[in-house]
Amino acid sequence: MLSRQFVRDDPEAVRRALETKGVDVDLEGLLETDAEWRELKAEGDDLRRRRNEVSNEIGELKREGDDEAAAAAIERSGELKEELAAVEKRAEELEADLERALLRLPNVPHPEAPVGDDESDNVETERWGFEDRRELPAEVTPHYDLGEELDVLDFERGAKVSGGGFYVAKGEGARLEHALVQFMLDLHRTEHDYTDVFPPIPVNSASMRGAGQFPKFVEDAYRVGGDNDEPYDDDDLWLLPTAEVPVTNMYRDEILLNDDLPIKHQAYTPNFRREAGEHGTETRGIVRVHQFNKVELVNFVRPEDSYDRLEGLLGEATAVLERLGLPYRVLEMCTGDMGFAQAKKYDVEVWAPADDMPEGPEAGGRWLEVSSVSNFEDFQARRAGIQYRPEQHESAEYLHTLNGSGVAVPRVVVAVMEYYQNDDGTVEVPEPLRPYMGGTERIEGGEKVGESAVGDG
RNA sequence: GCCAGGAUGGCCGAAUCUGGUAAGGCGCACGCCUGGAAAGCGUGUUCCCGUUCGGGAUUCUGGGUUCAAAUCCCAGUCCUGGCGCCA
Repeated sequence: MLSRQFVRDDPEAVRRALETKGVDVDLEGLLETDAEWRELKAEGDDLRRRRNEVSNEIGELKREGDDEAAAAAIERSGELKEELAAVEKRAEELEADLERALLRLPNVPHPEAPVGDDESDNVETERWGFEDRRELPAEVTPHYDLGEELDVLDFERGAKVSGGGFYVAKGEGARLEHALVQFMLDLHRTEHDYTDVFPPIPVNSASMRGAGQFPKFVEDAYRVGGDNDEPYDDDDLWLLPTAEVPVTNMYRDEILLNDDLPIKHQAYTPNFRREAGEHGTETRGIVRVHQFNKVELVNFVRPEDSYDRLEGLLGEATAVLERLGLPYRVLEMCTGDMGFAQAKKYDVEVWAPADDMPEGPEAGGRWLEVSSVSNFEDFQARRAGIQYRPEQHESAEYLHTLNGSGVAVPRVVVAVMEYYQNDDGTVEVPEPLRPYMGGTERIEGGEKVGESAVGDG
């Protein structure tokens, strides 16, 4: 959320943000409402001052025993009370309107962020790991086919148990997921100075709003009880779409000490997304599913440090891929593609060599987004009321929040299964993951069970 | 889930029974004092609106009673203790 002060003082900046981010909000209406509210506020304050005066007078008169004068004063006070009620009722309505409108204003992009409409205007800033890449089989089998052949990914049973868009990882597939999670957590803890957090998976509406998910993205969330179309209260529960939501909200409505900062938390959780309207060949397999594991990095920093930290966070995300030896690229998001709450954002995309896509690299295959690294500046902090006190005698200020995936697990599984694929259809386990898989060096698959396996060539 | 107690500024803590300007202490900043410091003294230390200055709001949240609510009533949230249940 932007501050009222900021919107009032610099409507031009807000207008630019609306334009470059492609958001349609009635800014003029908001400014008018604010102006009207301020008038009413002054009027109400004045009435209240007069009422307070009368009230004090009554106290004095009563003490002096002048009941007659007191009765007269009580009557005057009653009149003021009625007037005041009318003015303040209107002011309250306006303030609620104002608050609602403010929640719909997007964050203002960083001045250096590339301006553009959609993903085609994003700017590639880095590409890693293509020069000395591994030799691949002549024909790389896509992970969804290989996963079924090896019986490490089971889509049919995932759909049976939970529905389309869910999968079951089995045997070495399941172990690979666990290994990746543990490997990432260890890396960030020991080398990037992160403190682990294991948060609740259901989060309340207030947390969803604090992280900037609501009210805009209600239809993407899984609601615990009730229908998404029904009205919701602050304490209604939703399955988290990213650990960013509970972790950012841990310090909601708190004032942190200057010495506490920076705070670096990492959290592994499953993530739940409805992915309404996302279908097609690009989503076969485990590239886009309703539940996936992710290690999320969340930072709380002093405002002056946030842009240095953004670069640091990007390095912490890409470190995962570099350790695993997986080629990737980094994109700087343009204004139209960076999202509602972000001021600046990078995407990290890993190379999955199997399915040739028009937008993929020259080497073939496609890019898969595994991390999105963002600086929210004070946008989330203001929504969620997270402040810090620079000096003990000074008033509290909103701090800056950042986060980045560190990283999303299933898409790394895709990259591993395709990039580390051998000619014989087995998969090489990247060196750093072996200790987490009991020394397993290669994924050779398991025996399928059940009658459906009997007739399977 | 039931019963009891509790929530007051950055922190601690009085006022609550008996409605009438929210004590005091700590921390921190600035000033005075000092050769310099400590101590001492003074001022400041939440948010909002309007220019200094002023005004308004603010005792967990939301309602109610009252001319007037930290104080009385109702509902809720969280914390503590006891009982019950339970992976």
